[in-house]
Amino acid sequence: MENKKVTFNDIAKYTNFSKTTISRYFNDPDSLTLKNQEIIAQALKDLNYQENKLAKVLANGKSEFVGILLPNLFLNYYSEMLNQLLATYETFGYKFLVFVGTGAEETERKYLQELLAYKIEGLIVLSHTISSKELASYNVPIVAIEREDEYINSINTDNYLGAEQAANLLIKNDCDILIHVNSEVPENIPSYDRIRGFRDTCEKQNANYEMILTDLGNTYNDTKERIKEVFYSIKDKYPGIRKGIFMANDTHANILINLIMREYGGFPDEYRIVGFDDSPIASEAIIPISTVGQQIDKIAYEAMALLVSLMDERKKRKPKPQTELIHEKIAPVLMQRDTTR
Amino acid sequence: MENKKVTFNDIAKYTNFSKTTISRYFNDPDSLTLKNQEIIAQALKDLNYQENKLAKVLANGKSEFVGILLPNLFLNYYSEMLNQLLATYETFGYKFLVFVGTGAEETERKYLQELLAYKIEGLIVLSHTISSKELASYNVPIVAIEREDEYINSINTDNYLGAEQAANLLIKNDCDILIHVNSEVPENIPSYDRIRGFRDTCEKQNANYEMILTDLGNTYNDTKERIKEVFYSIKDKYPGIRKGIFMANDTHANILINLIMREYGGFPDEYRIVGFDDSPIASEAIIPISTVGQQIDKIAYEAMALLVSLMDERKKRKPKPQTELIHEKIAPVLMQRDTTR
DNA sequence: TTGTAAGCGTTATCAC
DNA sequence: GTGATAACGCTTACAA
Repeated sequence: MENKKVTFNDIAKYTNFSKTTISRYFNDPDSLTLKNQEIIAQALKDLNYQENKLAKVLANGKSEFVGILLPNLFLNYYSEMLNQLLATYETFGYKFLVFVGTGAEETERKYLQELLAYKIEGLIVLSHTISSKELASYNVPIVAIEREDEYINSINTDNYLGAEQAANLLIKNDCDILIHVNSEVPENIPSYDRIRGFRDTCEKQNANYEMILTDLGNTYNDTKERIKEVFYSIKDKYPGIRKGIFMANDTHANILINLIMREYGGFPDEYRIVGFDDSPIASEAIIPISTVGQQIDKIAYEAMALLVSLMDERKKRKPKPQTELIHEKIAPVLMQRDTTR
Repeated sequence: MENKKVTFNDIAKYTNFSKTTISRYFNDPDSLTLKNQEIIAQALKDLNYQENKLAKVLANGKSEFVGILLPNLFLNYYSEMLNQLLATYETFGYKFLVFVGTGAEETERKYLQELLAYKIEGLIVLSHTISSKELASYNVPIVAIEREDEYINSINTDNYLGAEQAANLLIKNDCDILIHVNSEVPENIPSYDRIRGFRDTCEKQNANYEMILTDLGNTYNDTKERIKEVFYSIKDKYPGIRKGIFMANDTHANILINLIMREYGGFPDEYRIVGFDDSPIASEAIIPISTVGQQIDKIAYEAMALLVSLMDERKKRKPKPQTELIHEKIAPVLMQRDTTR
């Protein structure tokens, strides 16, 4: 019954105004007399009007859509980032069209086409499948987060600083040997700075250190096995001295701690551990884990703020093309918990 | 330079066809000769055409949008559900417009209006702020997941069966006393069946049991404190006998296990624990947790399948109004790990 | 197999 | 302050 949609036309007839006036009621109400505003407001209720933003978009070209391309959602980092991104709706008003990649390049390109077909005004990419060079070619404002970003803007955690903080904390804990366990991260992605930062700091502080950069597997159980091997090799190699271990993330740190707890029936003074991310597992682990906390809320906000400024520029009559890429870094926050003193 | 958008009109002129023919090329290519298809395909490339689905939607009324309303994303259950929902794009082709609620009714109603303004064809609700009665009044196909669903369709885990499985597993483990720890869940939401199922099973099997239904706090630390109290009261009340404890979810189970490990320096034979959800914490905990696994992938798929059938019905010339609500239940899968034998 | 022309529900431009 | 009228880019009868 109430299924026929009410349009500006219906309202215009009902109120004896023109479509134009109805449109103005929404976009510039003050240009109408107060009385007429009320008349229209009443008509809207009487007819149970439901606005149609798609028609609006077609007419004025502003979709208020932002696309989000994610690699997955089972890593807490991505789901929390999505959460914070979506939360910016309250401040910026942009609606989000979100796709989760499969890792297959063709598939993600298809997603990108869908996004473009829906006239997104901007794009946030966390997925790393499509090169920044190709992304840049689509000629839509883009901000990348924690991925290769040579040809596009980006907001990232200051990974270098984070690694520095971790190394310094371990040094302050009087560790005799500092160890960083990570996979073989490519040099062109932001998190490679965790490796650089750790190494540089150890060198600068003249600390004994070892880098264990090796394949850590792709599934949880796989990773567990790899880390188990790493653990026993460390245990054998450095018996009796204090080992400060900087793990690549909290999940890895948690696995290591479980191994230690089971081996020693407790957490011996001989170990100090720092993770990365401050994901829930860090606080929910049996021994709450010291970690380099990423400020995901801040990253998400800054990414959207930057994107919004780029999108706004495009709406100007004479938009200045972006001349220089922006790569912003957000400082991490060191969380000292029970795996360090 | 390449900024002026190419439309069907441009292609029509370029190829000396009419707009209609171009449209047909996309929607019913076989109605064109092969040769002409090729001509148009070439023109598309030459002009670098970029389709505009918004215009399409305005013309044919099918937005291919589905709205998703979530309460939050920090609970793994919701982010994983979102993940699986988004993954159905590959099978159903619907795009998702997602909003994360704040718990504030007015705010969520505003989100709903946005969704309707973008002409979503259907809605998936996990958020529980707005009553199903109100939701039903918006006259758009809706499927609810794990929330109050009196007036709308829903797909839920078979919570009753899950609780039954948990209770039976504990009984098979020769527990002397069965305990269910949960908060005071309202009776009209699906997860109340975890309480009913547990109690009924204990009664039927003539097992000793106790229900501990109490406020378990809203923050992690709060919950930790509450569960600590519960743990010590259980420990005091049932010394020396085997306690089978069914926790409301894996996070709660993990907290309890950490408390036990710290109290006893290990996991004594005197305890058996079962969680609910099969969230990552269950497998990542120091003792992998036995749990009632929710089949989130299946739930998401079934929810979309149901929604799609409803949306399809609406597109028919003479749509039958839905006469009877559908409430489907998905069987959970018992995961036996190290907190039971 | 292809074309004409009238929509879809807004906004934008120009008058009055 | 308010109104005509032409876009916006596509689909869909109805013709041919």
